[in-house]
Amino acid sequence: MKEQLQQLLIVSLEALLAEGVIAEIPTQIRLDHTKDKTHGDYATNIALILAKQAKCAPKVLAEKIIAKIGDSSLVNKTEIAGPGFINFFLSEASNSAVVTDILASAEDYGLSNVGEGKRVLLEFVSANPTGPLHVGHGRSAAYGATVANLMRAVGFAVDNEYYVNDAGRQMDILTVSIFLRYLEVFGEDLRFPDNGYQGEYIKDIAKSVVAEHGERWRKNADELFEDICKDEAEGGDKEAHIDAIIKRSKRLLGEGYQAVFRVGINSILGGIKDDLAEFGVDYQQWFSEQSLIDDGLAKSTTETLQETGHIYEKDGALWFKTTDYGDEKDRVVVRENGIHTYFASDIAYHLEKFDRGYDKVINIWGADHHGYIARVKASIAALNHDPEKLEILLVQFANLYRGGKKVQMSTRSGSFVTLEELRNEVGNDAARFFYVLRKSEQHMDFDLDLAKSKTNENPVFYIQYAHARICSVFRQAGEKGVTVNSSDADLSLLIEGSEKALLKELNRYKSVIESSALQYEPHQLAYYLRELATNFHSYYNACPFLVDDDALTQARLALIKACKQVLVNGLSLLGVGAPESM
RNA sequence: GCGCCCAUAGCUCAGCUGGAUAGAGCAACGGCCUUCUAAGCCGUAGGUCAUACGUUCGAAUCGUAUUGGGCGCACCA
Repeated sequence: MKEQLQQLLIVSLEALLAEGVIAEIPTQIRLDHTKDKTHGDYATNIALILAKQAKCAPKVLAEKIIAKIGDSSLVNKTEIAGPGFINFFLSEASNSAVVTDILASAEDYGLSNVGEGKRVLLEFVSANPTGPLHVGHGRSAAYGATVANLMRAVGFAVDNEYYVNDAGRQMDILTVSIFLRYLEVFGEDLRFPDNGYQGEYIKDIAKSVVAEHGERWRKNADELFEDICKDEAEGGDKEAHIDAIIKRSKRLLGEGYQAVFRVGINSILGGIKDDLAEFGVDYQQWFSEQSLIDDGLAKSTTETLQETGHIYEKDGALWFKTTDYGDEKDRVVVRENGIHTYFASDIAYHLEKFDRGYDKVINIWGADHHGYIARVKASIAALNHDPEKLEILLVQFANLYRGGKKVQMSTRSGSFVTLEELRNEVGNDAARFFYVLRKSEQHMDFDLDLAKSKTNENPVFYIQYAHARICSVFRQAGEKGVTVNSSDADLSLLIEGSEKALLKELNRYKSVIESSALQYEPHQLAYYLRELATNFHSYYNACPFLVDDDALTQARLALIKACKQVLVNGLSLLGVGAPESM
């Protein structure tokens, strides 16, 4: 519809161009759905834009444009309004045609190919496998999964990927934390390090180690802690303390160290995978950081940077000169102790991503990582790739509110609300919807009470209720013996104000999908669905659907059937269910 | 101190990349169920778009400054 109108405009502008009235035709002609129905169905500001170069008043130019458009079966009426907007009033037939389109395409309605099959790598969540996902990760998960759905809907070939940080010191700390809890199971008396992972889940994993390996790796705590330097709370250095325990544990355990680590990583990563799967968040790839080291890619990437002169040595460490590419300061890639930093493997990871031949690489990060963008882009440029191909989307934190009060959370003490707890408390549908209801770069307050409420005003249920109501109408129709025959419905009978409003809303769906997808803004779709539901509920209250006049009944049923289809399609992109009864 | 993000109704937020009288949802107030689910609908009230300049036909939107909040500035990840 919009495309056809745009075409009419272009033809008109080309004629004016030939006459020399205007100098050129803009590449983009804005044609908007109007907010106010007195402004017609679509409006364009083209005359305002071109007025200056045409050297005439916007209103005069608008008249010339309209004159060249002439008659079309699409348009009932055009008018010039305000400073020079051109408003289009569509004919009834062109407005109701959307119902036929929707019913014909069914679950495929809204799909398009603006993405032209371009391959996109979308990396999101990628939380360290040191514990369960918490509510902050939940927002990234819901956002990423929805962006992926939207991009697929408009024709991109998207791969979802989770980068697993299964290498490095954090993994050692995890292993040792489990090992110490394991020893405690056997009654070993020890002091748990300040810097260890304090959460209860570590104790559960320790029990799994017992279940799997029995007493095989039991060691004497006194032997383990003998001559170990003091921990922070005892006046020492917590980092040195836990490093010493790591070293000692490796020596005492030998191959057992790997065994404990395996149980830990499998348990935690398995938990994360289950959690995300239950949340409706699917991944095509789980990319292991350790694999970059095992394949030698981390090392060879650093060597490449060294050969090309991007790396220098200072204070015994290797520094990457990221300032050459606009970073604030240079960054260490290999530490004085010979161990590479997280950044080093991240460079290799991004190089590997580019080598896989994607047209677009997108990372979704927590907003606290924004300072990291410059150095990653620098490394891409230094390795002769185009940093513009990497897009980084930032997701702000979510604060939880319960009973009007902020829920305090701290990762350190292990007192955080997990994603699983949130899902169990409010349900997957409400969680998915609430997470994407806010623009991702906005801080968001997640009201647990509102998300849970099934009796109060809750946007998720409001939309689902619209769907359930439609389903109920069709059940009633069946009971009354009405044979639904939507393909033959006479849509010209839809002339009530609430019907026109609903038709207009349905006409918006395609552009909402496209806009949400291209701008990575799922909230646009969430808002749209609520507005669509509002239009339906108004219609429901204004007009009975099952009336004595069969032709009118068929027309109205066709309309709400189309509405139901769009609700289902939209909710499904958000990962939210559409229950048939509530 | 430097950098990034943010500031819109009492609360939570939209505002389609500069357009028409700034919109929703909660909360408040007043109506609507013998009729397809009242988890709904209709109406009323609520605003100096943080502040001040600037850019132009036109600014919540763009620029500069100020104020107030969040985050980041490791040989951690």
